[in-house]
Amino acid sequence: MADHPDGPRARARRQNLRDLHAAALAEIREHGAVALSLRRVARRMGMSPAGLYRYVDSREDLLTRLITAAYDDLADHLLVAIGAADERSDPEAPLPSLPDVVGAEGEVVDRLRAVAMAYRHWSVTHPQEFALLFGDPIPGYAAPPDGPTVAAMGRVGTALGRPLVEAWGSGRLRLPATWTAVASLDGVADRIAPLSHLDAVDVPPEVGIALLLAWGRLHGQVSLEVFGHHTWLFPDGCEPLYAAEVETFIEQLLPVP
Amino acid sequence: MADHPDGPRARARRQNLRDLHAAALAEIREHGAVALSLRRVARRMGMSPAGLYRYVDSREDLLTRLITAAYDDLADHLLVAIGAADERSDPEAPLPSLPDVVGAEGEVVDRLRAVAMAYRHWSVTHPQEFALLFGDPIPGYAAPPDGPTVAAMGRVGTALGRPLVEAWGSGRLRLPATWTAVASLDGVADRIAPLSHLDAVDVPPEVGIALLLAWGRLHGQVSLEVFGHHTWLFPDGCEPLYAAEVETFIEQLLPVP
DNA sequence: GAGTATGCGCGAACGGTGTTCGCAAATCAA
DNA sequence: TTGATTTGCGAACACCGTTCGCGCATACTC
Repeated sequence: MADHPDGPRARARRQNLRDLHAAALAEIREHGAVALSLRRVARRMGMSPAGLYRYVDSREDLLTRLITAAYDDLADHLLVAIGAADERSDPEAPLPSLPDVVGAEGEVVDRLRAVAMAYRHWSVTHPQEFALLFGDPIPGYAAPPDGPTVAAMGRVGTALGRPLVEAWGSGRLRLPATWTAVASLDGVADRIAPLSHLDAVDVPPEVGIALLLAWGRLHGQVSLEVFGHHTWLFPDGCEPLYAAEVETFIEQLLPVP
Repeated sequence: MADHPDGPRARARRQNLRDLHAAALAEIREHGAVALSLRRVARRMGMSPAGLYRYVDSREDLLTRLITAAYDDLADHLLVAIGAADERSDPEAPLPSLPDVVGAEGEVVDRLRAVAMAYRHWSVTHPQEFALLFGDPIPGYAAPPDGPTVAAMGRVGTALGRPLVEAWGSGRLRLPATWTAVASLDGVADRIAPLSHLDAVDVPPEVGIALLLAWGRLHGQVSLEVFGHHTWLFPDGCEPLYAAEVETFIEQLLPVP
């Protein structure tokens, strides 16, 4: 029989699981996700290695939980930058400190710029978590399509896409002909259906395509920077480079009215 | 004293090192780079684990060699796609089979499209090597700025940038104002100096900026695809999506004459 | 309250890993 | 042929993820 959900037993268990997550996150920030060691996590929280298995099925299971949490954290950052700090997965969590550049409340352009800058900001300030999300997939691990990680990643996509949906709603989104052409390819409209109710708004498939391409543009710059492929050129960070990309990106999608 | 460089001793050593590379590459293709095991490599080539250390300093050293080789292989693919099959790092190696789309010999636009498509083609056909190059960096490992890996990565950059340099040379490269603005920021021109003699041609810093941004655009789409973040949307590959991005990218940089 | 089932934490163990060390055989330079 | 050097290997060490079985504290049933 299961314990009473409010009994001291269940409460201790929840606390231990929180401690485990915190310890594992600290380990990842120190040694990287690929080097996560269950034994070190156990030592850090004063437990025996075997004891962890009362809370976690395996190392892979722990990583899956951390991936989900990281996705949620990233999505929260994006929502805060847009100005939709409510709607976060855990509204009780402390608000992240964002650089002054982001977090605007004016035009759609500002929100688009804000979410783009926030995507880089979270990534460069959480490089190990970024690697956990977007680096090598865990060797033989494939995210179950209906699993928690894809759902959490969906929240990131929704946050990223929100300014795009807003711009489309007000008729200010300019979509290149080549993109709409992709949306009308055989089967693409069907497969992209999950992106059709972005943000609880029905949206044509080419807006979903736009989201994917926009994501890729931001992601490419950030990925090269976080993984150190530009440090020899920009030892102090690639923010100017990234900002330039964001501006041309905005000019292309949102022509000045 | 060192052996005679042509004696049977040195010849056997070279052959063993080649075998080691081949075995390690096969292991990476089967199990992924993060799971590379020296003991498995040793078993595969019928050697004892300790014996490998006569040829390689450590697991990290072996990975560095494989990274360099993979960069070279990618650069070769790009050069072949552009049509500059000479100039490869090992002209004796067999030519890669490229899809019909790439490998054009007409306008600059064709070469730009070809190299862009080839970047994705190599990546999706060599996913584990792509992860080796662009996934999580080896924990605690930082590529020495004058090491072999950055030199090999420079070859990739040169190949990618060649159509851009060519377009700039013929005055057909249109650079957004925001990019040239980045190039004139404090210190950027200095830091980007290594990119100034791209392809043995002296080139203004904004062309180097253009190369970095172009690389990022291509890389983002490819990275999301190869690491499986789009499989739930495009289980058969994201080539149409990528092609659309490449076309808008070309339209932006090379306006029709 | 007594008896029992369940959850929890741990020590020990198994097979795997990267790496080091010392020894023996093979090969080279003289 | 002699002496120096290179090569390969077996054994060992410390670490890893994971499993098993044992006590023990808690929770539920009567």
